[in-house]
Amino acid sequence: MSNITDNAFKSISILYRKSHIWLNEGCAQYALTGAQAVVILIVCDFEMLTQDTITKRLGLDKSVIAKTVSKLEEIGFLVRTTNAKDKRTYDIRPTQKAWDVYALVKEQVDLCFQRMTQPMTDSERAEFARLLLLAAEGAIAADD
Amino acid sequence: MSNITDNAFKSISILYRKSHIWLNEGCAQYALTGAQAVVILIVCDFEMLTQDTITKRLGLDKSVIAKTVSKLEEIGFLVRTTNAKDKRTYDIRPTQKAWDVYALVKEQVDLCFQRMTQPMTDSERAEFARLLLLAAEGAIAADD
DNA sequence: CCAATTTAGTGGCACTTGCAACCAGATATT
DNA sequence: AATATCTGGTTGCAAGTGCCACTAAATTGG
Repeated sequence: MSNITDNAFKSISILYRKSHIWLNEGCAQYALTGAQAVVILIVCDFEMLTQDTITKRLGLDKSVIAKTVSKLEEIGFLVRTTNAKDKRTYDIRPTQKAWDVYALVKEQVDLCFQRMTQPMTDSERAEFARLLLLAAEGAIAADD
Repeated sequence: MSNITDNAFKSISILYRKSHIWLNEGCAQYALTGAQAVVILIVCDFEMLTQDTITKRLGLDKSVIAKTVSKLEEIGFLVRTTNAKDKRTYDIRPTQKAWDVYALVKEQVDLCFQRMTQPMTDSERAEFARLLLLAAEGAIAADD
């Protein structure tokens, strides 16, 4: 009964949901949802990319990114222009409005991670971050 | 740019979503969704509990549990009886049908964790599980 | 004992996500 | 060059979740 992996699985769910609640709260002051905030971060980090790149980086379904990106364009955080070389794809770039919130949003994400790992020592936190990255890369690679 | 905590946050999201996709796939053969499977596990572990206990254990909103539990009752995995001492609450107990899938479902959850931590050594996996538990307990305690 | 507060559970709405079907443009095969 | 296949993106639908407002029962304070 109640073995370790069972609980580890539940823990991932709990951490995901709680951290997203916190991020939503933290981003509400910028009129952004957590899901939108994450996309803004990645678009600012790359400065110019396609929806497909975002999809692969975040491990989300392409339809989800399509919806979030068009919403963010609508509310003025991104611009999409048809790529000249491949007319199927968009070049997505941040607007000034995105750059204005970039650092603030990143801070909210960091705060969520601090809060999530609040019972940990600094070295545990670092190890936790390392293992999370390792697992996530594996999970993305796993489904080809 | 692209700092560690930022990526750790994204990693949690990726792991959550991928693991739930895997669990859904693994539980489909028992005509259960991943969300239902997790509730069956906890109800079998406790043998008898209230919706409120499930809510607290899983860190989910009480309305979510209400919906999942009534669905599971409808399809015959649980029974709810009004508690004699406190007429607001239900006593929730697993049926034979739940016990029949219990071990199989637990195995699916374990498989998901193995798959999720596939790039890790055994000691990394154990440490990862420990840190996940620690963080999740903190996250549940954090919002009082 | 009665009023106020707390607690367990429900129902409605909105957001996020995944999946499947689809379309249009690009690439490969012949 | 024509056809087939692949790829990036869109749309509609369904499930999971969170929040809010609500009800009914229990508990607390006068």
